[in-house]
Amino acid sequence: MAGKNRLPRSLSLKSRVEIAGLLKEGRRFPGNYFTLVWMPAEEFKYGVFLSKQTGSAVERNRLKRLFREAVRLNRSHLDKTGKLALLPGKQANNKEFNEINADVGRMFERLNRET
RNA sequence: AAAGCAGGAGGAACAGUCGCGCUUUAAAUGAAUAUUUAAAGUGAGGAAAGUCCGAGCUCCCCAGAAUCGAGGCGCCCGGUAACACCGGGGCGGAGUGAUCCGACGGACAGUGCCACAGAAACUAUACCGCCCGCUUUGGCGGGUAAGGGUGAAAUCGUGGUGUAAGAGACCACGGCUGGCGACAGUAAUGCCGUCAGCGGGUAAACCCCGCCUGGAGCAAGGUCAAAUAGGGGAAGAGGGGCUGAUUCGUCCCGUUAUUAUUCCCGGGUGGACCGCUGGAGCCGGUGGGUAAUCACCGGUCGAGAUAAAUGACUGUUGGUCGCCUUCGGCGAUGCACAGAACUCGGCUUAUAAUUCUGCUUUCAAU
RNA sequence: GGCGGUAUCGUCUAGUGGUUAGGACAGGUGGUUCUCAGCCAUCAAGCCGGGGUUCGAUCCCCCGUACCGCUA
Repeated sequence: MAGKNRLPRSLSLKSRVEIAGLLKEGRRFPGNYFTLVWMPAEEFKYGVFLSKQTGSAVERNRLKRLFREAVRLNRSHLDKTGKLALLPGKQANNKEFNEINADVGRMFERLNRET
């Protein structure tokens, strides 16, 4: 169980080229609080991306942490491997963690069904 | 007690579980850089913010001495690595007061500007008025700047002498400016005496005087270096097939300044590493100083990310709000402003509850 | 992260300390027309916010806000 819920930094998307490709080519799934972009790949990789329009630095940091925590907890429910981008919208501001967590869980189940 | 002034503190705490970054150690894998796992340690602020000043550091021009230009600063003394910052003092202004505010050199170096109104806005002048003369009784000429009026600002104020009427024209008292001298003070300055004078304002208008400043910024700058394009230099006669295989043999292609091929130099994209955190550091004590702060002694190490680590959940306590209301209980709310990005010293701006110290005014009581 | 710049009616813009803050487009009203367009007349609407200097600030200075560039 210990190894199941880990989410080290090496799994986060870092390369500018990779990210641009994913956002351009990936399939989009709109959720309640965020948009999910999916592209099948050998290895699981994720990223949370926010623009300055979303809010102040504190709000952006908080959203990023909440979404990363949600990905960490729900990763075991995902059957497939691929690249994953989460684009939170303004409506996600000031939301409770369990609301975001539930939304991410729903989207992962939808991914399992539809791809 | 009420109202207020000044300076602070505070920036929820503890425990547990699951995670993330960094450091160290150990183990496994591996030729190695490393990767993975485990354990331990450690992990946002008083403003980390704005990027407004001052520095360190790096590169560039160059060798910062002077001049010119541009920009900044501007009462005095002290503090500091430095500052536009800080402390103390002076002067001016606001307030009953505690206290607060001040870009606070020069308008006699020169130039410009001062709308409207007003006679006149800066060197000349007179609208009403006052006085004298003349008069055709409508005014005209002259004198005057007291009074009225305009304006943000109008030639020092009051009283008198004087006069046709008046005026610093003269006198007394007072105010202001400048020079000189005495005293107090390191000084700014204050105060007294004396002499000269009393025609503005504006320098956050140009400017003058004194002082300071070379430019850019860690995405600075340096090291390594896949790939790709092209450049320079050197070597250079061979390369491929047939054969189990080397020599050999045979076939095809290329061949002497070239080309194929190889190597080196250079280049520097994706990327990696250094810069990268121990410093004008922090805490305590003693001493000097009104203070800012300095000296000495002792202790201490407290983030280092790079699509960028500090999060989630649970419980207890503390705030805050609401309800029941006697102690108290129940419920709600994760609870101000806000997130390190090379590092310091300041300034400015944003900040919820809560809370401490000193002082002022008014009222009341003793 | 660092370094610069801009802000004027709804939109695009003039405006070097005293302006009724000017113009164009858009908008409203009236007229012309059988009606619309066009034309004519006319109206409304603005200096990003807060301080300071000045008699007086869109303009000069300071602080903030928003937006836009440059830089590997």
